[in-house]
Order: sequence, then structure tokens, then C-alpha cells
Amino acid sequence: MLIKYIIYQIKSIILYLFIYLFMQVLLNHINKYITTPVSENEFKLISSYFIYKKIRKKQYLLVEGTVCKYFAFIKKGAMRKYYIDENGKENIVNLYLENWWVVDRQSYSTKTPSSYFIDAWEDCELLMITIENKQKLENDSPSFKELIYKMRENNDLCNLKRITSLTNCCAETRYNDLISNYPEFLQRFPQNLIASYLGITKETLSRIRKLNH
Amino acid sequence: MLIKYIIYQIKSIILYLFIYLFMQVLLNHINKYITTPVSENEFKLISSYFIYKKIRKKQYLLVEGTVCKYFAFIKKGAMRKYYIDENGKENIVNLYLENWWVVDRQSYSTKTPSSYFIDAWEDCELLMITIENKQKLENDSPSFKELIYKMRENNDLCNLKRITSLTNCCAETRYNDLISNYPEFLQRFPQNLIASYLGITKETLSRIRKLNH
DNA sequence: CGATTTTTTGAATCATATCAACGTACGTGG
DNA sequence: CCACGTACGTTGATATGATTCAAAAAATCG
Repeated sequence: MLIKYIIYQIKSIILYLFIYLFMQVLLNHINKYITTPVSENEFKLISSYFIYKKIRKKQYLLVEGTVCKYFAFIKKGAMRKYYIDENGKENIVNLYLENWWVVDRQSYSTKTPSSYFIDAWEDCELLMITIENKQKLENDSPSFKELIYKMRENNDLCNLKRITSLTNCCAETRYNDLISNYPEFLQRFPQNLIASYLGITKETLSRIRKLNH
Repeated sequence: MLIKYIIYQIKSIILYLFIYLFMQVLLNHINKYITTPVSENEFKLISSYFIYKKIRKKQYLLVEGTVCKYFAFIKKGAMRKYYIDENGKENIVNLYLENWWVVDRQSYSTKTPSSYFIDAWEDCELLMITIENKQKLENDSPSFKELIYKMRENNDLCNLKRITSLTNCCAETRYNDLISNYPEFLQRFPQNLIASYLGITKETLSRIRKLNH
């Protein structure tokens, strides 16, 4: 019994250390975006709200028809957001890698069922916070609030760029721009997903790549 | 002298009444978006920060290379946001009508020079607030803060829809969707602007309209 | 290794752009 | 108020870019 107890204690200590280590990644990320570094105390507060979760390839973070409950930070892995159209085809809306935030803002802010699926393309390690705790933390931690604000500006900017790109550029330009902005995408995602994200067919993408040498 | 003074006073009263009337439009707009109606006092506070301005067709609200200083609410008229590409062609980014908010968020939030022009397509009446006063007002007026938040969610949603539409729909579908969402666009903007907004040529738009009978 | 997924290739087809010309509407100055 | 010029819209012929479909080749996974 004593041994069992000791093992249990050791396990929780290890778990605690792990989470602490994992949160360091988030801390670095936050400090990169905000003006004054996060204090020790504030960081403890932030840490207390996050949960660490591993999800395996193909597992869902969000399923169409359910309300988005979590804001997730990708510590490790790759994810995708997509919807299934009337022909049953998957349409990639977003691709995500390490240090990206994943959420369906529309669903969580209006509390309505999502029209998207979000799943893990690779095995993932996530740092997650519930939507309610995110609100709380935004009120209690200026740094976190600033981060959320900046991430949102960032996201907004990306969306606008994407609209401009889709409106005025041909498939080849869009592909080249994507790869120069996110070269890792090619190694981490198959070409058919990238093609879908760009709004072109996999055949077209294959031909573009052939021409590019 | 006395007469001059009286005239001056009458003028300012009239001006005040005008502004008060104009602000009613904004009040209605705000109440449509927020949960609890704006109180008398809060509305007075909001009113005090706005300036009323008429601008004539073709006049600029924002010029490329300058920093966006105002948040503008269109009380009356039509505006457009566009950029000029390397070939000197105008590319329409957004079209705006009554009760829309006009701003270059990227420019004002990063305080960097804008890459867009915003001008009046029709003679306009605007209710404008400086970016600094907008921040102040967001802190002092919960209703205004809620409005800004809601408008932003809204904008976000529109951008996402536009990305999906550009990625997966053909020109005809995009045009039909636009017209069913904003039927006024056709009466207020020439087809070449609408075509540019949709990312198609004016010839293609003309042919689509012909087929639609 | 076989099974499955992903990528490539070719041919036919479709959607949209381009270019050039003409038609129409509108507003301004004489 | 008319005539003119400018801006806007339509049409046709042709070119280009991207899709579709089918099949084979290559890569990946258990």
C-alpha cells in the first residue's frame, strides 16, 4: 500500500513537472507577442487554467454540429480544419502546425453548432483552455488579454491577405506565396490537402510543382 | 454685432440639433446589435465623441501610404476600399453602404501606412470618431464596447464566408450569393466595381447576368 | 509483403480572361 | 438645351488556365 502511494505521488510530481515544462513553450510564445514579459505570478495563473492533452492522428478536436468548447494551442503536431460539402468532399479551411491556436471562433462566440471538423493530421500535444476560462483569464491576466488581441489581429490580417490572393492571383502564385510563407507545409501535409486549402485540384498542384522544376 | 452674435448662436443650436438627429441613426444601429438598449447618458457620451462630416463623391477618407485615423459610420452614401496593383489597376477590396463601418483595421491597429484607398462612391454623410477616442469610448461605454465586439465578429464571419466562396465556388455562384445578400449593390455600384470585388472581369459578369436572364 | 493512400500523367472539356469593337448612358460646358 | 466626351456595358473571337476523368506510378503503412 505504501509503495502504491509513493508511486502515485511520484506520478503526480512527474505529471506536474511535465505540464510545467510544456507550459514553458506557451510562455515563450506569449512573450514573443506581447510588449512586457509575463511575470512569474501571472504565468502561474495562466498555467493553472490550461490542460495538457495528447490526441492521436485522425482524432477530432471538434466535430460538425457540436459547439466549440476549447481554445487549443498546438505544442506539437499538425491539425486541419475542414468542412464536408454537398458532394461529400472534404474542403480544407485551415492547416495548423506548432505554436498555432486552433478554434472555431464563429461557433464559440455565437455558441452555435460548428460547420467544421477539426482533427489531428499528426499525433498532437495540445495545451487547451475552455472558452469560459479563456474569458476569465482575459479579465485576470493583461498579458493573456494582449496575446489574444494580437493573435486576433494577426488572424484578421491573414484572412484579408488570403482574400486578396484568391481574388487576384492565379493558382501558381498562390502556391508559391503559401510555400514561401509556410515552407513546412510541404513536409507536413500531403499535396492534396494543400491543393484543397488553396482551392485548386491536386492534379493542378502536381503540374505547378513540375513546372517549378 | 448683436445680430451677428444671435445668428452665431442660432447656427450652433441648429448644428447641435442636426448632429443630435444624425446620431439617432447611429443609436438605432447600436441598439440593433447589443443586448440591452443604450441609456440616455451613455448615448450622450457616445455622441460627444463623434463628428459629423459630409464628403463628396470621389473624395478620399483614406489614402494609400497614410495611417488610418478614423473609424467611420456611413449615415448616408456609398464608399469603396481598393488598392492599386503593379499594373496600375484598381482592385476593389470592399464596397460599403449605409450603416456600415469603414476603417482599415490593419493600418490603425499597427499604426502603419495603409496600402488601401478609401473613397466616396456617392456623396456621403459620415459619423466619425478618431481611433484614440474609439479606444477611450470602448473603456467608458459598455454598449459601445459590445457594439465594436459584435461588429468585429460579424466582419470576421464575412471574411471567412468570402474565403470559402472564393475557394470553392464558380463566378456565377459567387455573383448570385452576393446579390442575394446585398441586392442594393447592383443599384448603387457599377458592374465593373462589383466584378472587381468578386475577382472576375466585367465581361464575365456581363455574360453571367445575360444568362440569368 | 500486400493494401491503401498519394502523386503523376495525358486527353478532353469547361470556365474565365483577354482583346477589340461597338453600343449606350450620363454629365458638363458651351 | 444640345453636343460632345467620358465612363460604363455588351458582344464576339480567341487564348489561357484549371478541371475532370481515367489510368498508371510512386510512396506509405501495418
